[in-house]
Amino acid sequence: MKKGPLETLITGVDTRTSHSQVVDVLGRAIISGEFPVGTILPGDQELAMRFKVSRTVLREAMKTLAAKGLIVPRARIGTRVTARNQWNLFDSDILTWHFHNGIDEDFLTHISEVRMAFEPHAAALAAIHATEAEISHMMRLAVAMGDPAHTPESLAVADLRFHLAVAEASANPFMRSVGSLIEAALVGIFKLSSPAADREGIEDVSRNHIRIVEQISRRDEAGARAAMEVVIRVGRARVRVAMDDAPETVAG
Amino acid sequence: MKKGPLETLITGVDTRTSHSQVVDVLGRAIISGEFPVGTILPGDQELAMRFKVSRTVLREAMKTLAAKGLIVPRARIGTRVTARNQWNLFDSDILTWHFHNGIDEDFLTHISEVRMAFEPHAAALAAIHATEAEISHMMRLAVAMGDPAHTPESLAVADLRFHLAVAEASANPFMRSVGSLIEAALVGIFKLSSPAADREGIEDVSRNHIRIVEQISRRDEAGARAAMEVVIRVGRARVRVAMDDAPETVAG
DNA sequence: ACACGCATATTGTCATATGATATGATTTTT
DNA sequence: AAAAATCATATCATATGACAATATGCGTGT
Repeated sequence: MKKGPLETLITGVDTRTSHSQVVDVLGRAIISGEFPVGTILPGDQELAMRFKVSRTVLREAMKTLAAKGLIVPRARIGTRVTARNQWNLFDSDILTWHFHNGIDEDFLTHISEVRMAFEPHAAALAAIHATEAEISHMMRLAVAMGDPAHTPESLAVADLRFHLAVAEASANPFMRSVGSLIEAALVGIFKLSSPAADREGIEDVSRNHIRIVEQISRRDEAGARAAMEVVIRVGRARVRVAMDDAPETVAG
Repeated sequence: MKKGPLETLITGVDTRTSHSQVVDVLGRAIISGEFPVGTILPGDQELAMRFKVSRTVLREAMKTLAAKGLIVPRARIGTRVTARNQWNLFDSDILTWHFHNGIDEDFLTHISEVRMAFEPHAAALAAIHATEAEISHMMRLAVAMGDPAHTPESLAVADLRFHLAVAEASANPFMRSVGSLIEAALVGIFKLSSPAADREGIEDVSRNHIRIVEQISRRDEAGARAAMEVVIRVGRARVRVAMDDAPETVAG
């Protein structure tokens, strides 16, 4: 599978080094349940042999996965796959690996719920804290989303940029950390169906985003919150429709 | 500084292995700005010498930090400290390291904002999805918070357990991932001032939490959301008061 | 001035050996 | 016979030394 720019942007995985390759394969295997939760995975030596890398590289890969909360090593016992609720779901690698198994409607719904909790709040904070420069920047991004020449991919990128700008303008560093989540949601939605399919869709999306900036510019917290809620609701609705049309999972 | 049970529970740091010690020291050094953002840190060999560990251990520690987004290694260039907005702030280690520098009011405020965005939503979801067993469990935890024998520390633990239970009952795995954030907030508040100081405070806290469970039990989404908002607001207010009383930062 | 290539420094990878630790079987003690 | 202590063993943890890959920047030649 060839990687497009968006996917490269989103995964950001350096596939050059053998370290990151091992991390990638192992991570996906764990997320997919190939190594089920609670089980002990094979010992260092066997895995090193299986991946055709040295034990050093294998162990560094394990440390990477352990840092993300996927596994816990214990001497003499082995390395155990931890319970799902200990995984750091806000880690962008973990999110990416989730989508490599295929798009799961439940998962997208959960992400939408989180966005619904987060982003309206971020918009409200932006209405308080955004500088004039940030506001005009956001406005430019929102307007740029209306370019009828957008491909589905370029639109997804523009969409992402806008939401990250809002998070930035909220002046709360945690909001910005949710960026990886937004990316995951957008790439998920993008793969299912894009509003760039028809010109009307593009105009709609752009208009809705511009409204957010307008409310922020008016320093209207409640208005900004409401405008952001609309945008997320629309995205979620598009997921629902797409899943109903094509209920079979789409390969990642 | 001797570690109490709460701190041990929260940090969860295994200080036994030299690997985790290096991770800990290096992580704190980066967070505190001892190695400023954008700078290159010393090479493998020098750091290995400085920490008196082998290059193997040092490199595994680096991979751990890299997995959390703190650093990015590049061949021939060195290992660079990444921009703050690339750090995964939802990682419990990173949160812990933040507090080791001393309690920063801004930081606690930001966390409160995130909780305000998240937990009311989680409570609303719990009102939809919680099983009867989960509801009675939450109720037991809320009632247990009213025990007048609570020390500040045991109260903080009980508080934490309750909020995690709500997150669990929301049936959204992302909500549960915010647990580390809640922990950080509670330990921060706990260090500043505890409602366990007076019996009236304990009763208040317990009553407010019981109200959340009541709303969830009635399947009242809006009510659950509102009740949770009250609890978080109270916690935030306590931080504000404590900071005003003792504006100097408290050593972590 | 420009392009090319090489020296160099740093991370990346490898192979092997030894230490630490927890499990389960075995032996000793009561 | 039961309980406690001991030992063998498997696994992760750490150490060491070497080589490979890579990117920078200088220097050389055109």
